[in-house]
Amino acid sequence: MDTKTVNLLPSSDGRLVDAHTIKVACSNCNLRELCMPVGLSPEELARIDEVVATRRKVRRGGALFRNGETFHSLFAIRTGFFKTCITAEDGRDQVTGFQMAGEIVGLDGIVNDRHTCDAVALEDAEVCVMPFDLIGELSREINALQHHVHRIMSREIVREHGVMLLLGSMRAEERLAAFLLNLVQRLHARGFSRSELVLRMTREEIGSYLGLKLETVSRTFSKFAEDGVVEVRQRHVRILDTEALRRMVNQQQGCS
Amino acid sequence: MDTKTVNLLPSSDGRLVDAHTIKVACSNCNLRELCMPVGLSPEELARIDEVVATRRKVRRGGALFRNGETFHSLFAIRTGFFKTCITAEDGRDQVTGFQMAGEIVGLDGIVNDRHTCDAVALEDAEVCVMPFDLIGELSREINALQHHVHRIMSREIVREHGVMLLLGSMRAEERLAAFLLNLVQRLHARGFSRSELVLRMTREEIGSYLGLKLETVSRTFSKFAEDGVVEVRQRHVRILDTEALRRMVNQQQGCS
DNA sequence: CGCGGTGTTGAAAATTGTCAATAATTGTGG
DNA sequence: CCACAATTATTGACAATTTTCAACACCGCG
Repeated sequence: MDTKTVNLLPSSDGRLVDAHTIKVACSNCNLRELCMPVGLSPEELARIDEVVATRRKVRRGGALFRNGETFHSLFAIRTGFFKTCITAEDGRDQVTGFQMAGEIVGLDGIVNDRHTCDAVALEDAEVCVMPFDLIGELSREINALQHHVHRIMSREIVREHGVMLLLGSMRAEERLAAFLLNLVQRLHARGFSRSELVLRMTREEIGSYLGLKLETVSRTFSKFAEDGVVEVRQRHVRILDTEALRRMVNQQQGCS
Repeated sequence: MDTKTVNLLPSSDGRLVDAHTIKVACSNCNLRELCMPVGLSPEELARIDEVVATRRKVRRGGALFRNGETFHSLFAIRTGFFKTCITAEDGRDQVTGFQMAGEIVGLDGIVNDRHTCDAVALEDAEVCVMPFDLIGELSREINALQHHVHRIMSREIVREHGVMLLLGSMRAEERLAAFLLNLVQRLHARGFSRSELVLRMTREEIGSYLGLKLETVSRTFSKFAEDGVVEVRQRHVRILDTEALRRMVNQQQGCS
């Protein structure tokens, strides 16, 4: 995390910022449709540009924030791939999500002004730093922004409901199928293939997210490959039969 | 759900409301510390009283809202006990939470203006109806309210992270121990006993929440009782050894 | 008093986890 | 650029946990 090159400079509002952070503008960002509310006026967009003042780079393996750190900002991912994970007192930990470009991390920190999970980059990444007090100020003036913030948080709640369903009631094959479909769908929304993907995370991290041991994840991949549903070469996955995966997820199990 | 007695009347702002709804005031509500931000001025409190204009009663077994219904309001529980649950396409469903007095339900509906889960009363209940557009308006003017809304949503996200940890990495005994400790802690915060509680939900609902079958829940209760950790008579539970439960939750399993 | 919903318990089956060995891949330092 | 170490992934055999199926008990209520 080349700390030797870090160089603290006063920013426009007097705070010290890492010299690696870069002045940016949402108004011409190609991820705008993912991060921003739609239908903003040029003036509103310009004001939001002021909120998203800086970017920050995170090296693969590095943390954007860690459990216990004080919360200041939400982060919009520009490039790269993150996992968020919580750690119980006894040391076992749980991956609570994987985030990619256009997605927001840091919402967990709002409630107690302290982050309650780690956000770790699974590949070199860059994020837009959005100081939360500025978001608050601005969303008092821009209705669409206020609603957007609410929607982002609500979306995260709904996403987690889906994970609870997965963890609470699906078996290994269904979980992995749901996981792959979700990943490929989000990647496709970002212009990537509908059927091919490169996993940015290890089997162990997938397992942690899905509530399975890494061996079970590996075995399940192998089973999918045997069945001709996917082609797996390490982290490269090609989905050969999307419908089969869909059927697995919606599979009736028993008659409950 | 005695629909025959329902009687639509124009409310102060012209909307039609169920005659069962009652004009209320937060300013003198004894649950205020649970629902409301602290440190409000009398004027601010008065303004909030306008937002929380009505109450609604829900009979045991009745739904406060259902998946698919359009979202208008958040609800603060005044009395009673709810479960929220989502239903997958294939019919299996997952209890995503149990809510009691002072807690807020409906956050899932914000993102798409449509509820994505059911909120069902497990005992006769009464809720305060908080129209979300009014919350938005008012939180633009009252800083503390804006932050409060953000905190409520963030708290829900963090709570769900905890459930993910539970579902993803705990065994049956640990799950049930964590569940009991959580319930009794929340009840105690509301003035109830630290060691005695009455479960408002069936074994099946507990199981759905904890990702276990009802038989496993029942067996685990029996095991706790054998071990002298709790005393169980149907839905009446007395915790005899809180520390033992705590140790179960923090139990190191294996050496991962 | 009986009925439906709820809860308990047993035995067998299914799923997943554990442990261990090995292979493949990636990163690192010479 | 290669070789070695460390990490990651695969696979097998066996163990542990949970589910399934079934029988029965309990409780509240009409």
